[in-house]
Amino acid sequence: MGEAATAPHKRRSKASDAAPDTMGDLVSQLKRDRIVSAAVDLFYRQGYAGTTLDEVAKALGMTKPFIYQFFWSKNDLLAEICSRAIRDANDTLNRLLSQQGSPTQKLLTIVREFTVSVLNNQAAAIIYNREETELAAKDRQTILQLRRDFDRRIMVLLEEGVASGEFVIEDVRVAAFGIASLVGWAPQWFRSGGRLNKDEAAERLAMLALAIVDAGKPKAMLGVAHG
Amino acid sequence: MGEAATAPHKRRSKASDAAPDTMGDLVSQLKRDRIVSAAVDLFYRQGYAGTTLDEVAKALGMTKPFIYQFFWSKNDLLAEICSRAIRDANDTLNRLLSQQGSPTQKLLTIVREFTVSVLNNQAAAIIYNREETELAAKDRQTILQLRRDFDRRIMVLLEEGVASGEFVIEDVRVAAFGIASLVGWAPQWFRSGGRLNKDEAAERLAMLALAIVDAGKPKAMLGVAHG
DNA sequence: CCATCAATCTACTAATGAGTAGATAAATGA
DNA sequence: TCATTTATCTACTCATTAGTAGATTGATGG
Repeated sequence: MGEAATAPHKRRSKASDAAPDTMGDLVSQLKRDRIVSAAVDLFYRQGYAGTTLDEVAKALGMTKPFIYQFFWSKNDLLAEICSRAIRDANDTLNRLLSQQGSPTQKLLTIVREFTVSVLNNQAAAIIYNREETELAAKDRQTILQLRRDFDRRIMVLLEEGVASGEFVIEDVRVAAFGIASLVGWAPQWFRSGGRLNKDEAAERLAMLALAIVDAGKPKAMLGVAHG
Repeated sequence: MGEAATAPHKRRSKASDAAPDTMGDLVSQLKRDRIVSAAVDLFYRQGYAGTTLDEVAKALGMTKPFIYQFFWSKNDLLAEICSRAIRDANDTLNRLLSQQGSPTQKLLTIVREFTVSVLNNQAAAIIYNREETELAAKDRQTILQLRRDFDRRIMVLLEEGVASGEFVIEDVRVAAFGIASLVGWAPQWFRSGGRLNKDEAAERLAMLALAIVDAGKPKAMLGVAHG
């Protein structure tokens, strides 16, 4: 095996995520993006197995071999879709981790921004959840790891808040899963064009997360209803 | 096309869910159940598209035509799996709706029992979520309806609690989705044989649901940590 | 034992769709 | 205008697998 024998047809341009610096690379990148975008749309609506590469190509006004100029296989295309979404989530997480603030502030920020990130990649997120089993073990591991990281970081944050007295939590582990549920399930109910936009939805979920750690609504402690 | 032309091979026994009254029907039912059970296991691990009927048959020590004696098609088998899980959830919901009690009590019961129901059908629930697109439109509609019912009933319940002053909720709709998230996401993290059993997990989630409607932990209002 | 009927198996078909080889068109440059 | 290279298409192959026809086994009753 070693390195690849027959490249996506024949192409010596940069790999998927390398920054393009020549004109040709830019064009290639654009084409790749459009393929991915069409595939996301179709895989989302019809499922991975239920979509043929001929359909994807047709949606682009092209034919199948066009796709093979950019991807090794149908599976490679799926992996690209999933890993883009994951990369995005990963970036978001890294960015948020470097921030300062109280556990409450951090929790709010994480839930808000992660929800928006998930909703921005709604279709890809749903595709990933569905087609996880289709992915090669390596890709699966990477992604599973990210999810574990997320849960774990939330747990650490919750411990912190409990230690500082900001949070009151009976079962930190389940509370963390609960918060992850809010974010992870959001694509199931959120519809763009609905009552709430993404930021608003994220804000509401952040409030629910606060409730879960028993840190919100200090006024309620006095028995005074608000709203 | 009117009624079916070629029945599952040739068989005049009862349909899937009819109560069996003859010996033969009982045996048929048992065989059906074992096919479904093997299929759930394999579809869960490998996905629907990634599993051949030959594999399912092999898992039973049988061969493919055996399956066709009980199911019209691979798709029919998938529909049976999903609709069993849904029927179960439906029964649970109906049972719970007939109960009496305060909004708080009702909410607790619904979250507890629904979580257990979902966890009992964990594999099937995950299969359904994944393979929704593979199902015929009719089956999809039925199931979507059940999910909407669930959300809606939770919403009604929350309104009730707000009216009675038991709950303090800023956005009832999102609160309902949040509670549905807790239940719907449970299969993603719950592992049998882990720290918690199903009942315990359900209980913890019920507590989180209470927190979301701001009805739990009255002791915390005095600033006294418990546990 | 034999006849009958159902249950199950062996061995096919037919269709689908991923992936590719080689032809063709289009761009680039002299 | 032609030569060369790159991008895309046409038209295949090949593997897989849902679904089936017909043979075979095994049970049941005479």
